[in-house]
Amino acid sequence: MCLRRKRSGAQHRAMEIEDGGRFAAETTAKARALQERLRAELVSRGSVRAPRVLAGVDVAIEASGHALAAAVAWEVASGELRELRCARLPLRFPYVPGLLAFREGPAVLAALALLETPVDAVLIDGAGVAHPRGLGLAAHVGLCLPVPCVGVAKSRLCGSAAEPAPEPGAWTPLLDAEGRRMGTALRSRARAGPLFLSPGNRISQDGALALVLAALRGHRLPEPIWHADRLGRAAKGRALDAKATPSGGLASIAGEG
DNA sequence: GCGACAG
DNA sequence: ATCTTGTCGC
Repeated sequence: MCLRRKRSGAQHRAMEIEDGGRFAAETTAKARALQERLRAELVSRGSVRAPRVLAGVDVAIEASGHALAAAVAWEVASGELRELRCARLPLRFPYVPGLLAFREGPAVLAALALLETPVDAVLIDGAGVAHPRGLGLAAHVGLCLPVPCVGVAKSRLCGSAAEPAPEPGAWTPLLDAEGRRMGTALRSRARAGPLFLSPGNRISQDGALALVLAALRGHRLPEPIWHADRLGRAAKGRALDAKATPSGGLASIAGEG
């Protein structure tokens, strides 16, 4: 692969990202209350007609107590990476099921803000609206983005879904206690456990599923997230923007200092 | 009270 | 998520 690198001063950004204090909570009780309030801002409709470039984000946790978020811009037509970025932030919130956004959200936004490539939508490793209060990481982060966002989790946080058929592409609806659809259990790859995807913001259930299907390329995870996951591990514990190791495979690790 | 519980 | 060795399969 071949990557382009540039600038050292002010970072260009392909999209306006405003966290608006949406990730500031001192206690778990306040965090939950904030989620209840923010869920009203969600837009549950929309789709991406012909996605050209998609962003993928994943977060790795470092022993130093930092969150290392990796974001990539991936071109749908060619299946190639256009840009790779990493952001490292100190962790200031513990992992509590249902409150992941307060722990990883800031790092995710920081990494996305470093992308200079315009993207049509964002795929995030985590739950979207398939969450106890309807505001998983991808939905919460999605409130700060100008484009559609989808959450793709490797396991189920809540709700129930029938096991999808063995064939790749098979899916079943992920339902809440009242039988309303929250997301989709998707068999993205043969002999692999299903993915649990759900809309983040600015997209519908159908739109979210279509987007994920369009980003699958043989791996269990959609390609943008698969690459972000790999980049995160490669950069973990290392200086960002460091020169590549010949054997590492990556040309470099681009990110903020 | 007892389980379930993204990353 | 992270801690970790070998191992089965394409």
